[in-house]
Amino acid sequence: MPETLTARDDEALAEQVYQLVLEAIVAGKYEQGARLRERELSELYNVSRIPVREAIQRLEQDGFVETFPRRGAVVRQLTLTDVNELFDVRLCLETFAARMAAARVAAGEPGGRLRELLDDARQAIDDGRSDDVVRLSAAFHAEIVRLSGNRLLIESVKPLFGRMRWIFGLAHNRSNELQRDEHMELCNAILGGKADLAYTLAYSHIELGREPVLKGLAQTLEP
Amino acid sequence: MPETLTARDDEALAEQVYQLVLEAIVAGKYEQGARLRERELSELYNVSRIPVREAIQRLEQDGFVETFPRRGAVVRQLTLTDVNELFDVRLCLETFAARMAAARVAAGEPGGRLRELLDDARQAIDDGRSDDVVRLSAAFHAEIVRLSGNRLLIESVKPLFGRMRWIFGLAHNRSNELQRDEHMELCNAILGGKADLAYTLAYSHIELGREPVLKGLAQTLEP
DNA sequence: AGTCTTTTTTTGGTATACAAAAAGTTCCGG
DNA sequence: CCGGAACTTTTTGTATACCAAAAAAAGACT
Repeated sequence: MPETLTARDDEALAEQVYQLVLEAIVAGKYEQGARLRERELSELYNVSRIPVREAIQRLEQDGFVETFPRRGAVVRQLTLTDVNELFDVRLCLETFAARMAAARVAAGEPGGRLRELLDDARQAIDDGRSDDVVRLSAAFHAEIVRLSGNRLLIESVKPLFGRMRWIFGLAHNRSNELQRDEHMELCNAILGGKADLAYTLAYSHIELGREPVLKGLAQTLEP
Repeated sequence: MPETLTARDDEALAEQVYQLVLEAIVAGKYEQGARLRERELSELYNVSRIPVREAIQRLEQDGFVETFPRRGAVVRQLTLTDVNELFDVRLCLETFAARMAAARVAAGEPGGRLRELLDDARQAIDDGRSDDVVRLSAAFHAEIVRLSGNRLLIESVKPLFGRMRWIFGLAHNRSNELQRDEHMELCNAILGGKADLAYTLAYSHIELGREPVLKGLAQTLEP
């Protein structure tokens, strides 16, 4: 479908290929252990093999594909273990981010786009734009990490967010309303500079998301 | 010095180049913002530019170099902020790993090479093999993460360990004896299946390492 | 000296080629 | 009919040569 031949734009070709393949994977167009052949992709997107190789390398590091020496890359298949691992690591990093973000706000740092994202989400929910709701929810979480001010943390979390998008694409989530309420509380804690509260709220918010996603994925996987 | 021309061994060339350049960076042979030119490296190691590019890409993702579009890669310079960020993220992930490792041991999982690494460290300290001491200390921390059983966590921590090696190379650490004592206690907690104790011990052990490293790096950086 | 212009380097990318390892296929014998 | 052995085709990993365009460096000119 997106047999776009990419010309020289403003971004590196490898980046564009990465985005396109990622989009295809997240959209479920490569299901199960499909092979990603370099020549295939380079012909599909009208680029040479080099950008394709770099894109695949990045896809591997971000956990979307698995490569085997001399056998190339295959699309990973998400397991329940993957989801559990992801939620565990998120619990580590995002709760810390929330605490740090609150502490920094308490120390006078600006609160970023947190409130704004929440307002946008309100609109998106009311308008029924469910894609935007998902996107804004992810952006909210990302913004908290950004507000932590820890660049290494931001780096470390980036691949997790990629995986989250994938997972949430496959396994649907619980009520947008409920989630937004939790986001709202968390936002208030952070902007109020209440570090411990922010930590606790982030923890329960993330943990509450685990079961529904596991159930959703189990359904998508089993039958 | 390592003007080795790499032939086809068992590992991919890109991997070898990555290791060689990383080694050079960690050893301080590229200090400050030195540029890494593709052609330069490909001639130095007698490989084509392709493996060099992939190696540089990985070096960037692991935080050793920074690349700018159309200007290539330069070796990053470590700042005190980098060190603080690293310790913060380590506190997140490694304490969690310690807790999980202990919980898994309590649930009957094997204790891995933890004790063995500790014994080796004892020997290395007694023999005054300080390089080995550092290596074994890193291996101990890595083993704990491995014992957590969370593959995503293992993946997420990998780049941190790379940075740690770099930092510990520049800024020397506190007494090996003290550190080994702490490792011993932590090891006992994990192998004893005491999750909360393992968490606490891991926390204080990591935190105790922060100040000395900061001081050491400040000295290396200032004059 | 300080800016404008020209040259040189260097990156990002293309195309093509090739050895070697997988994967696939055919053929063969039990 | 089925399991392997031998052959063929793909595909990866790498090399080489080349190009456009952006940076960096070097001149040139007030």
